[in-house]
Amino acid sequence: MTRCFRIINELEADGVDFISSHELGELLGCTPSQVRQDLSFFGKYGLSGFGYAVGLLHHDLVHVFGADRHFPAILVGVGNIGRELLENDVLQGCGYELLAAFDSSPAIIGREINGFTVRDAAELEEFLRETPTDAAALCVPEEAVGETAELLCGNGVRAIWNVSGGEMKLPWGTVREDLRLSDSLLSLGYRVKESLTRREAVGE
Amino acid sequence: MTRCFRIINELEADGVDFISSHELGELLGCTPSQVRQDLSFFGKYGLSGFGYAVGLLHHDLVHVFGADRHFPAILVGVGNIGRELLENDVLQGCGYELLAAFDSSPAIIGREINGFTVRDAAELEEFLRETPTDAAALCVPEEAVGETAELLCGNGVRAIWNVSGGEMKLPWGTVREDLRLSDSLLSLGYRVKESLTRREAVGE
DNA sequence: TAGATTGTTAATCGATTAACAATC
DNA sequence: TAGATTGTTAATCGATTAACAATC
Repeated sequence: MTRCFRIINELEADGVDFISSHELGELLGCTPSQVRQDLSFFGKYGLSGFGYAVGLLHHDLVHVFGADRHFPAILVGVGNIGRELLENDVLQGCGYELLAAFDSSPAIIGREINGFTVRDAAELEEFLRETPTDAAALCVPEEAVGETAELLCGNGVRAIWNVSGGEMKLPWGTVREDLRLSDSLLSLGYRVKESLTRREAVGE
Repeated sequence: MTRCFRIINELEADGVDFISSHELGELLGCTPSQVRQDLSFFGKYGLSGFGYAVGLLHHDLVHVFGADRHFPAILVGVGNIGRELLENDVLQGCGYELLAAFDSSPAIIGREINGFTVRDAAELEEFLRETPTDAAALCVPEEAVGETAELLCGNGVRAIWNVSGGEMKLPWGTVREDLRLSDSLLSLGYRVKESLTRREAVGE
């Protein structure tokens, strides 16, 4: 569904007014049936015989996905990935308000990136006590994920986006999302292998 | 399943010899039944009354996921994400053999990162003609994805890992995997919103 | 009106879970 | 033998697809 949201954004930007479930399905790589089923979950945006009103859909989906919500969030770990998120306002574009960025390396503490001055991770706990923070993007090294996540959850953070690849155990009720580069890569490799053996079977 | 593979790797590294479907399910966040069902797809690794032989499982899963395959691969786009992949041998750790890295920015061409000298993207086509390349990691800016993917597929690349967030249309038969930071973030936001409204409903 | 497309209900498919005999 | 846990078959559940009357 997040994919659908992005496509609708692009269509809106391209000035498309109406799109049929058939065309949308083509763009998304799914059946028209599925598109209609999914969209009907959020409400009625279609005009029989014409398709779906892109503007209306865009307007409402922004709200559905909370892209207009400004969840207070922080970023922990300013390595390559953290820097990418900072430089390109990735959090801000997805409905989060970035309050601060932290790192523990003296080499990066104090550096300014896209308007944010990287703060010392030692100040993290104090910061959380003073500033209500809903979400955190975790981009620390794999081995530091566990304790960092614990610190965050222990101080009121209730949603963690783990981009560091490590494992974390969170208290019940915390919302989590893990993004693992290597899982995605392995999955590609698995399918490449399948497709190669299939070609062999066909006799290429 | 890629997740299962990673857990098994960690258990192997920790020196665990046997693990029951119950314990493994706990680590994976799924039922013992599911663990047994999934593992039986690959073969018989269990010992009734004891659990699964971690070493055996590890040995075979490495092969199943092609982590020992050395697919010839290249990296296109050495921004923050590309640099992360280069510096930490991410491709290499997942069964790919990294042949070269390309970028089009003069600021980065020629720089050496972790033993790789970044090459000019203008040489990409020539490189592909001379060097058989199975897979490519695409870390270019969003707007460059389309044409880069086309160039790659037109020159024999049959698996593309798209980490750039843009949209690409690939020829039939190409294996693809898209990793979108913002999709993952939006999904987190959606669930945070749900959990917040649920709390309100309960009356917190 | 004729044509196209929605919204929704019913049918299909696949994936998850439960159950249990076989095994160590 | 008694206890534990697998491998596999059957039951359940959910998600995808098909179908079609209602609507513009």
